[in-house]
Amino acid sequence: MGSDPKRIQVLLPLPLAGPFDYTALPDAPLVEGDFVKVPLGSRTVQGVVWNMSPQNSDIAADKLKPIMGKLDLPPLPDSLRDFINWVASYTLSPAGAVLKMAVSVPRVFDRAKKKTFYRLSPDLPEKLTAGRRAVAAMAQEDVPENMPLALKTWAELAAVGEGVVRGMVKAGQMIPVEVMADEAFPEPDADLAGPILSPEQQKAAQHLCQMVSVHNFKPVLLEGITGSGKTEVYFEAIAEALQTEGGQILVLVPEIALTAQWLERFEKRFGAAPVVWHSELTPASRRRAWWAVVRGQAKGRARVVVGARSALFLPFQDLKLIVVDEEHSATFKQEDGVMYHGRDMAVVRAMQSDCPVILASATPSLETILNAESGKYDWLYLGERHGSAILPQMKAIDLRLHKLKSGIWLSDPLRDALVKNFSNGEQSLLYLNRRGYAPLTLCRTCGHRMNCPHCSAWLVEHRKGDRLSCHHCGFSRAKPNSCPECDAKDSMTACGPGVERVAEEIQVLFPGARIAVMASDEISSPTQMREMIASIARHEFDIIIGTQIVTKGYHFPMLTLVGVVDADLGLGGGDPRAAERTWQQLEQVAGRAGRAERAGQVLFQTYQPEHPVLKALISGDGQAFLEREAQEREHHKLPPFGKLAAIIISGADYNAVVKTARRISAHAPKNKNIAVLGPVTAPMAYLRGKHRFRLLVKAERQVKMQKTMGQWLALCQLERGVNIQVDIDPYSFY
DNA sequence: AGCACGCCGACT
DNA sequence: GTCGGCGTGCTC
Repeated sequence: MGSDPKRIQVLLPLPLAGPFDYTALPDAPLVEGDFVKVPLGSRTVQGVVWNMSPQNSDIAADKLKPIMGKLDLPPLPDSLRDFINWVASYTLSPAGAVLKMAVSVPRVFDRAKKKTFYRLSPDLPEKLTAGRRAVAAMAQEDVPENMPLALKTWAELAAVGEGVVRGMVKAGQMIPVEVMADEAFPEPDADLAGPILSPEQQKAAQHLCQMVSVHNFKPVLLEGITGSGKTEVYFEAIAEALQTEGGQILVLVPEIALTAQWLERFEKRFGAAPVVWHSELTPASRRRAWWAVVRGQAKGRARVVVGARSALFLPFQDLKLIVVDEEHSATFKQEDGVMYHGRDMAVVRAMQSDCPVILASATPSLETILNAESGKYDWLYLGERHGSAILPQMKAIDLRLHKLKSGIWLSDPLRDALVKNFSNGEQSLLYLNRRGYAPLTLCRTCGHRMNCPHCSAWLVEHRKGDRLSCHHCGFSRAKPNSCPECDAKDSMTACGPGVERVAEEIQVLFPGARIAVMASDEISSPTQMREMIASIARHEFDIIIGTQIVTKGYHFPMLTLVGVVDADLGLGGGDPRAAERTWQQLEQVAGRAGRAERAGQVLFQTYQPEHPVLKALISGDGQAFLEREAQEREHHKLPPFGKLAAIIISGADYNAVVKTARRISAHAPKNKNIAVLGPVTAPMAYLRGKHRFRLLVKAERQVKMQKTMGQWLALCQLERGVNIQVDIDPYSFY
């Protein structure tokens, strides 16, 4: 036996099958999780030590290259490495692709610019000048833990000139320390007085605090109707978790760009802002946040992080609590790259961190409700509306009886209600989940429809710049004057309404009204959102027309009428989950209406008032609706009563895609517990220049989906240029 | 993912 | 003859 150099496995943030083997660094000892630089082909890449003692590796020893060096970063915590492995095997993605989400922080490997800070020397001479004594006293009494500070800071604190401190440095009385320039985030203060909670809230808060202090894994559904004060309740759990030294709390929200109100409430409660994490942070603030989260010592560590689903992959050292706010939201499902559901992965992360996870929503997802009913999750319910006790009055407007004139999107009853509300000086909201002016442009002469050249989707007209844009790939072109197909002049017509078009109609109907359009096209930053919300709260607008961004947990204190322009939108397609989704969305919109002194009114324009979703909304019996949905799913053995996965086959060459799809289908496991449906064209049959086909895999609950599919797909040869992607628990299923 | 390598057409 | 287009395949 020769004494081979030590073999170490390094995971690279690339979509490669697994970790790569390297030989150890001769001198510097490494630990698992260490960041290292390694050669890969002709380049050097950064990776993470994944396995210090690999058991079986079929890579020949003479192929191994040596690790080039260790980066000056704290190692990736074990819990995060476990989580990455788990997510990779669950989603059937290469671990490197998952690692990439955890370390694809631009410039995270760069250290912040180093600055020289100073701290007091332990041995000082007996005699010091008055100025130097002031500095020494400050260091010994008021600055915690011998913390190094900038020269300027010392001078300011001790109220002496900078020269005094400089003199001390020269005399060896202050010792220079190289410190990263990034400032620590201010620490939230759990001891600030919280709001006064109702008995109902208090009971729920106590339950949550108890769970946090026990510090075991346990999911809990915190269900509370709009306005019942869920946030205040879980803030108490956060306060409890903050009591532990260095303990960290993660709050997942569907869209961080839209949480301005939430941030304000947090700051009011805890006296400091949380650390915010989302994909649009500048590289510098990402690095600062990432570092604050990973900090090994409890001091200076980020305590509360609020972020989008990618925050799950932050290197927490000591998670004490995870909160998933608006847990029903579709935004938690990542639909490209590594396909995962943020809510479900949050539960796994909590399990691996042995901490509780709170799933909060006014309209919980069916999955979560079923888990709560079966006792797998604890279930807390808040049924009292804070402030205004009166629930809004809900009514359907049957558009078959109240026909719309062409080019008009508001029926007489809805218009009358708006007129009445406006003349009473009250505020109204019109909800239409459609951005832009019109979802379709067609030629009146030949019927040609304006499609996206890269996707099977219509181009949406936007009034800004008179353009047609694709909402799937970002393609955009000027609105043509003549038909690109038949050349007819002035023949292009806008079909159907978007929020901009409804705004136009309102403008004509209410020339004196102050109108606001709320859509992601207008509002993209928390600041803009905050301004808009504040402006609406000050009643600077009479009528607000909004897409689904108005459903994201905002409170409009002046609002008394909500009109849903098209309640049927989203009910088509035959996707069973579409009904649930529509119900959640409309229930959330409806919850915006009403305030203390005046009950709200909600009107749904619909062609199918007898649809279960509409009936559930109007009767207020969401319970019955969800039960029906659950039965439906059980009958069809859909999740959570059975397992489901989708395989998306995509590529630029149509024939190659079809051929591959057929081949995969032909190799399907012959097992009576597994049914393979398809291939059929995917919901987006053509997307970003790629044709897409889909297979659905339906299996009994006991089937090991990942193992089965992994083995199956490994046997399938892909045509050139064809990609396959597995979506475990796809969000929409036909 | 990114980079080299290679095989083809266009140009000084 | 060389420059450069990007299709293919490999990286421990």
